[in-house]
Amino acid sequence: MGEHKTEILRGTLDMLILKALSLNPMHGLGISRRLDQITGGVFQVKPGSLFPALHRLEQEGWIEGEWSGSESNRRARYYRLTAAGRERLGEEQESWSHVVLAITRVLETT
Amino acid sequence: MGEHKTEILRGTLDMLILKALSLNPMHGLGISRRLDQITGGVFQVKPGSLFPALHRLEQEGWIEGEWSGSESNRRARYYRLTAAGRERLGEEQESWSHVVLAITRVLETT
DNA sequence: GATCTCGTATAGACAATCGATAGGAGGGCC
DNA sequence: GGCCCTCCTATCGATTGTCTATACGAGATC
Repeated sequence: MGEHKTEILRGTLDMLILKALSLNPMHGLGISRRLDQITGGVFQVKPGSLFPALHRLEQEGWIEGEWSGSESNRRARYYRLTAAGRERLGEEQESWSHVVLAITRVLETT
Repeated sequence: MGEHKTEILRGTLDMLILKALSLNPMHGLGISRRLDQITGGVFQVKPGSLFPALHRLEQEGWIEGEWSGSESNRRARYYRLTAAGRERLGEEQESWSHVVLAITRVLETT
């Protein structure tokens, strides 16, 4: 039954959130919509994944949240990247490209 | 404690094993050594990850195991890809490239 | 016959995602 | 005012997959 859509999202969600926030401060659902849009629907981050991740990142000091009003005048928590978060993003991107390169090598061996 | 997480990207181990077996039938530790070698040490699959994965894949019918003697004359279980496994590998590769493309798009947005 | 290596196996801890569910609060409509 | 829809955040429980650590049998070497 279960068609696994994007389980490989595991472990990359943090990086994607940090990247999104590196462009503009956003609130949670804004990030979610942004990722969905950019990836053409490949990543549909559900609230049950998104908010725990945001709390995790804030806990680690990589993002900072602030309550404010959304564009549609709702109460929303806007997050922005901290300096540590920007550094972290760089590390994760580097690690990611290493991993992708390694996997690519495996997949290309004949 | 700053630990560099060498954790394999979740969900990719199955694909890597299938790919390795698509080249040659191998026993468990052989697969592990092969991946380590090809990726230059990026993936060091530990027994605690490898064997559960192999059992999982055999259960699903994607690989088939047979007891035999290893090159060093030990008792070893050689696995080979089934037809279903080959098909599965194709699906996983396609899914993987989709995901990588999507993530790349996110990381490249400015 | 002690010890090393090879190869397989499993138990327990742990982290991250998902599905489901919840609720407050603004906006539009009648 | 009363209703419903959407927006936005939140959390619980289950599931999955990885890790660390430990274990054991058996061939190799001496």
